[in-house]
Amino acid sequence: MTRWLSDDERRAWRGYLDMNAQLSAHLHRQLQADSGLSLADFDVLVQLTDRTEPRMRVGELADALQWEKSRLSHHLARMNKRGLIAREDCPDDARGAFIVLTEKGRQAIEQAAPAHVDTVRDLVFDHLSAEEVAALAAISARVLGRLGRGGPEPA
Amino acid sequence: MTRWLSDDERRAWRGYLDMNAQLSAHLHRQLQADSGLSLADFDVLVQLTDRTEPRMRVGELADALQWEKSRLSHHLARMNKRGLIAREDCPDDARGAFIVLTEKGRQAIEQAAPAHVDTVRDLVFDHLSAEEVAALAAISARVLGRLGRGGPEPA
DNA sequence: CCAACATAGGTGATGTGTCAACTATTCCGG
DNA sequence: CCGGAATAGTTGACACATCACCTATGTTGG
Repeated sequence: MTRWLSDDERRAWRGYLDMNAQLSAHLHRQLQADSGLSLADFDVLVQLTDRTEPRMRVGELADALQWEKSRLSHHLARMNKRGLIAREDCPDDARGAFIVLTEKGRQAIEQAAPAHVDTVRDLVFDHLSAEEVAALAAISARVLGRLGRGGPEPA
Repeated sequence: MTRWLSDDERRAWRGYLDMNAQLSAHLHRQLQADSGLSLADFDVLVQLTDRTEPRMRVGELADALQWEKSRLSHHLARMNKRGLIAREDCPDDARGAFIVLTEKGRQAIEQAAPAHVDTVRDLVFDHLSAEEVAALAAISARVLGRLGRGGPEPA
């Protein structure tokens, strides 16, 4: 027996889906227009920047991003072709590879980040109360917790 | 001068992005495994079902979904090939086309919907308080309001 | 009537995400 | 030290989204 959603839940769900679609589209266009980077590029570059170590193993990057390795592999190939990152052989493990930020990649992320953050503020946080920000964090944590535990919830 | 996000905001933003990524991936896999439909298929079929009129103009569908017409056109071509929808000529306007739900499409959506709703409940709403649901709706409305102002305004 | 324009919708190229299968290496028990 | 299992990462096929452009038709002012 399936329970349908209540009116409030349906409203919240539709709102969430719509916000998602429009927000990510908007952020992607802004970033692309402003810096030529995609949101995916941005996330990869942030990971590579947020470390003292300049090199990062592909698997480590995949874990940090929570991306499937296949997705990352494809994406790194594209970023490599555009000169945003480069590959280095891994001496300890001949199967592995290091990914390094190129100068061009560093410039791209440094140029892109401020406007991106401004856009996020402008579209989201400038319009939310502290309570709403807390609620968003709480909701995310709750749902992510549920997603983390595999399988359906035992009654 | 760019202000960076506060700790709380950063936490909320990361949570939101992670929740999004994982939630949509999970919902997509569930729907796909359970019924062979994608989330996009599902949304299209819902629009076609939620009407008394069995036929719908392509543009009308695009408006309802808030999809770009090109996206819809491509997607309808795929759904048509799989027999989920069909096209009909529009007598009033030879440029236009009607989209109709096929029997196969109707069966697919009717079979898919209950499990999908159950999954949404199980992953999201079973874990949120009434206040959190209200907050989610409020946040979405606020952000969508901001996104709405500034877009292509129908003069 | 007709030329300019607007509208409905489709097309092809490109970038992105997923799945399944693959290659090359490393690890590990006997 | 060797053969099978695990691991690192890649590849190819396909679904999807966007962009820029295209076709065909409708609309409208002169």
